[in-house]
Amino acid sequence: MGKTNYQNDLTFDEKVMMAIVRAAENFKRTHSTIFKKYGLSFPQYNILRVLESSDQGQNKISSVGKIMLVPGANMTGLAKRLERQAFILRKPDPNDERVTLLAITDKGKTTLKLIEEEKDQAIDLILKDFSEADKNNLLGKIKILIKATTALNKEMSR
Amino acid sequence: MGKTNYQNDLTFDEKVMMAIVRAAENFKRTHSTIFKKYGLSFPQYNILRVLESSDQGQNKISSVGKIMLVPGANMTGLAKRLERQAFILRKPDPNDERVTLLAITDKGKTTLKLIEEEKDQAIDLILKDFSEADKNNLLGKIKILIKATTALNKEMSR
DNA sequence: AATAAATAATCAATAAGTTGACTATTTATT
DNA sequence: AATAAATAGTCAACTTATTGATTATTTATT
Repeated sequence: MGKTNYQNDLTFDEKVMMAIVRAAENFKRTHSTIFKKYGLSFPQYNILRVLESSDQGQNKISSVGKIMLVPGANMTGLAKRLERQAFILRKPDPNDERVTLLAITDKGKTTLKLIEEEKDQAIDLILKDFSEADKNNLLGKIKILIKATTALNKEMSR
Repeated sequence: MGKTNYQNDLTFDEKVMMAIVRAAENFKRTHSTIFKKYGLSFPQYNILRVLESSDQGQNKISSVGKIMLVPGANMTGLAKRLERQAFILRKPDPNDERVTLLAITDKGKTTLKLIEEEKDQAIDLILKDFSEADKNNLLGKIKILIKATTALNKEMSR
């Protein structure tokens, strides 16, 4: 135990929220470590997952951003880096010249398959002490938090 | 409901973890919006909180990084920007010439006070549907996740 | 005392996230 | 048809995050 000369004086409610933040960041770190071995970052991996599950393996850059809650200006660079490594293709939408479509490549699909097992094992380890009921209960609580924070964020941006 | 042509096919366990990530990111956004009005980002605010709770309102840059799980290389820039805005001071440790001490200024303390109420109100709103028992239960579960992910991250970095 | 190892911090390079400004289309309104 | 408004994407500037290399100092080992 290193002496840090630090006295935690968060309120209890603050502790709950900060614990969630810490758990999320730890989890992202866990997954990032796995993804990095295959040349992908956490958000890059998630873009591939969205495209894989999209109709014909492709989707509008703005739709992907909406699903992932990533602002458009950020999507531009993410998509460019993914294309540079040939995980995706970028192509214009013939029906709407404003649109850029992103399409997952074979390399992208193969990489997702390679990652799958290791990623699922990590999640298993993380949740090994939770019963199905525990997880259902936890997910329910978290969903309430997502709803509340989403509403609050929308309100504050007005 | 915008049609996204996207079919969610996460496993249930993955859904639990991704929900936690989303809740955390929403919460960080909520707080960032508040902090920004006072010239602070989310990590900058947290550095001030750590210093405020530290002995004599000061601490080693590396200790603050350890508490916040921020790598040292990142702390350097964060501290410099906080100093530029006069929220903290940087000074050498006379006992160990390797060390840089960070100390919260009066401006820093005052700013924390100004933020406090608004921040607590936001947390109240977010957790308003949770009883004390709910929160205790949730915190307990999250702590298990923190423990599991911390252990896994340590193991993977070897 | 000299050397090796650990610790503290910084810098450089790259990726990611945010905001605001800007261009080019498409859709809605007059 | 002309104009206004909404949508899609990019760019620029700045902050944050991560990794690896480097320097300086302190502590441990021989």
